[in-house]
Amino acid sequence: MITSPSSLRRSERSRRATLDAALELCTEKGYGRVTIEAIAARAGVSKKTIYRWWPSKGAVMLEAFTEVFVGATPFVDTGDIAADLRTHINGAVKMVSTPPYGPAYAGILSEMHHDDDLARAVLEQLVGPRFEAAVGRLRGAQEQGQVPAGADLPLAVEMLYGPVYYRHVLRTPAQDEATVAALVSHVLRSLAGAGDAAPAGTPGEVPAQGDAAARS
Amino acid sequence: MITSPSSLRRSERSRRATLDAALELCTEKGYGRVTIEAIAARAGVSKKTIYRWWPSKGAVMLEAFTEVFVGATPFVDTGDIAADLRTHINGAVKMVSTPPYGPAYAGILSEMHHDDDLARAVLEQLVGPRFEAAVGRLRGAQEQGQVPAGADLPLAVEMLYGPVYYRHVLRTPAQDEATVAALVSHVLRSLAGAGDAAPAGTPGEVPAQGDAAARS
Amino acid sequence: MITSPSSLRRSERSRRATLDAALELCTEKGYGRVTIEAIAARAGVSKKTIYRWWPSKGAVMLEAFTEVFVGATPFVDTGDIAADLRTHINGAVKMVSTPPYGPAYAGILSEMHHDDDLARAVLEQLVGPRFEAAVGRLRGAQEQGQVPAGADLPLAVEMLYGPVYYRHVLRTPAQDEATVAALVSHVLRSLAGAGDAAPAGTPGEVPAQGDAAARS
Amino acid sequence: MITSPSSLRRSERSRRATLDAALELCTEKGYGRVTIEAIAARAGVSKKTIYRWWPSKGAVMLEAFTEVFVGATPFVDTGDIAADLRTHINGAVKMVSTPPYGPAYAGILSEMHHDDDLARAVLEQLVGPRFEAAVGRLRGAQEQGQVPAGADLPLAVEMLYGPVYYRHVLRTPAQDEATVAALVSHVLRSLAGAGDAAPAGTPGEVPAQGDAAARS
DNA sequence: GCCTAATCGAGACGGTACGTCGTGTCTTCTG
DNA sequence: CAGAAGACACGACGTACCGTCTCGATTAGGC
Repeated sequence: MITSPSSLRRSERSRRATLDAALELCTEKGYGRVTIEAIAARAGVSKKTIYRWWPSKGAVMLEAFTEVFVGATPFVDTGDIAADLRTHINGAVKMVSTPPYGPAYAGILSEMHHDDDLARAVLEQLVGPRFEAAVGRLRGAQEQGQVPAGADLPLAVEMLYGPVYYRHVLRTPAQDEATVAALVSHVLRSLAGAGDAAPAGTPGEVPAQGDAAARS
Repeated sequence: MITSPSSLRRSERSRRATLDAALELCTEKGYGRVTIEAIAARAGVSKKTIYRWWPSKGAVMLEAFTEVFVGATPFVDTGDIAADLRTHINGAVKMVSTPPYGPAYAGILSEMHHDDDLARAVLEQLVGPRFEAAVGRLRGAQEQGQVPAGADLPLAVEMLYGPVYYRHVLRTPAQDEATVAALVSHVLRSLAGAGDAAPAGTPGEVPAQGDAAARS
Repeated sequence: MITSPSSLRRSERSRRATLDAALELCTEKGYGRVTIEAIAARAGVSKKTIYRWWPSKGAVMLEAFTEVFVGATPFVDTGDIAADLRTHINGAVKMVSTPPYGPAYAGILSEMHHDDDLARAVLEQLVGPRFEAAVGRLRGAQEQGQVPAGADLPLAVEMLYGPVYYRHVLRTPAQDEATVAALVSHVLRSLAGAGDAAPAGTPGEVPAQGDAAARS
Repeated sequence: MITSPSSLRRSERSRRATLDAALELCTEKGYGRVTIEAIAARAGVSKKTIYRWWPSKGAVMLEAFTEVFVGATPFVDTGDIAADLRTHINGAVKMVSTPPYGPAYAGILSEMHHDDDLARAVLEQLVGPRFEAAVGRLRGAQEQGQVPAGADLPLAVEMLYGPVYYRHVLRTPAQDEATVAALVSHVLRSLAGAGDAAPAGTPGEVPAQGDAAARS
């Protein structure tokens, strides 16, 4: 992941033990009480080894989290955009409300605020690709006529993910499936007369790169 | 705020100096590098005094943040629901993208994940009241016929706030006014045929208290 | 004792409660864990009141200790110098090996090293008078012919008290009665040919005021 | 000394800097104002390192003191027991009346009263060996006929050291050489008819191990 | 199948901050 | 108006991790 010196001689055993120990400790004591010291002790690995391959605790956690997350929230195309969005959002919600992954992601989000490298890694490796994938799925639906032509797709994706993050960071109970269904249908409905607010032709850009350009 | 022993003998001078020092240090060094030690030194206050009145750094920050925040995001009723929502959300966005308040809130959200008391305090003192206020304003609009009768108001509020939190926690650039306008109009439009997903009569409950009850 | 502002309005109740609490705490937790805070709490007395009447913890302890000590080691004259010395030293040994008085005195000796006022008080109120009394008793014996004329009486007193202090400060078991008896008889015997080392006429001075003057 | 985990990887540089800083600070500010915090700062050593190798401030001081003390009070055998005892006692007196060693030892004696580990260390490492050495030297003199056969040697050593400790703990001026000479000659003379109080054959036991056994 | 260099475990090190405790001063309220 | 109650600034405590740094002892490739 963010590991700098890629080496053939690296011990896979140490890598695994470190990632496993990190998640175990996260389950047992909560993200805040996980320390590099504790991970090293639990994994039977030297602190130096951890620092050699990861720049911070957050980076260890991100690698451990990503390994699992990518498989847990697949993007399928069954032809029914509403169903596919529900499936995807439900996957994300479930992931984020299951220990140790929920607390782990919460911790990662925490550390992004004072760790620029971690922030970049999260956006590039985790959030960016999935955001684009979601926009891509919506564009496919657009081509099939399930979504109006001029719809602001990035905004739609933010309206879908937004409430999930909202509840997660505020430690409010995660959405149940009915709520996710309501959310998806509201978002799709909101795109109906989208031509008014966002004239046709706005691209499905990642919002991080600026909004003004995407609108008039 | 979360101050435990409310006392008449408390020194207002110490309280002010502490809160001011906390925000100053947050501006100068970033939330992560603010310590109780540093706040005490800067404020000319003893650590013991800080610990006497606040349980943690997060609690100090929350009090300092809340003091300013409540004044910065007023809820007015001009009769135009779209305009009022834009005003409110713009206020929140601006607050959250202005140092030291943005970093301070990010830090508070961080600490909520491993500090149950702080989490409770944030919800009770900050998020809860404003969420209810937003729902209340929407209900007013509902009575004036600007919003359909059966609309799921709490869901609407989450769709408004969600994207703001999404960008904030992911350190993505905050919304500009055009984006906020688009967001508000999408959300209002999504409520149009709301009768489908959320049958009439659902109350404007805070989602933290459960979704299932609010839906069939 | 070292109490500065002598006042008629002083509360005897507070004085008693303070001294009693000090000795109680000394028994229960040991001198080192006795604090002004704890004394105040135990005695139901305000810290300010303690600081008003005593300059330090050691001063409180000294007053409490002295109250008891003076009555416990009387100086009698039965006509038999050896028996009287044994009685006196045995009294001191017993006092110093009985809680809370032994630990209390040890603590007082400790604090003398960094508290000049306390050191002065101990010498003037406790040690000086008893040292002089011991020299006086020996001088009486000298006049009765039980001790040689030219004997160095202050030195003899130091040789008597010295081993008691030695064991006390080193926390070695206190002397039993047989050892005290041996000590006394050795010291008296050592005075026999005293004229050799210390020519006649050496006065019974407190050694604190200098040795050279007392010898040629 | 009392250093717990003996390690080959220990930094001698840190050890030296710590001991030196401790004595320097003792000279400059007095034992009572020396803190682990200050020693660490002065020595350029972390507090953790100090706590790793010594259990307390007293232990640091004891090691620093002992290093110097053993060299400063050698036990020689010139064949003249009186001269040798004078040499030894004079060395101890001088050591104990010279900053920073006098105050350091006073402080150590202080802390022995509430620190059992330190008390044990002082007896085992400092007092015990030197006490035995003194008894040994006297036994040598006994074999040469300079001291009577049945003399109570441990008692004699206590009568020698006792007055030194007495003056030291009471902060009374230390003995000058004439007084030491008088003391030595008195003690030797007191052993003359020793057969009375301590019948022949009593061994030269360290008094800490019990008195009654050494006498009838 | 050696050899040699990277990698490993272990853990000492200089630091920074933690949260607690005691000090001695002070202010406020009560009997 | 002395005294209890206790807030206050200060400073040290002993602990926990940080990230860096030696140390031998494996443990692979490349020869």
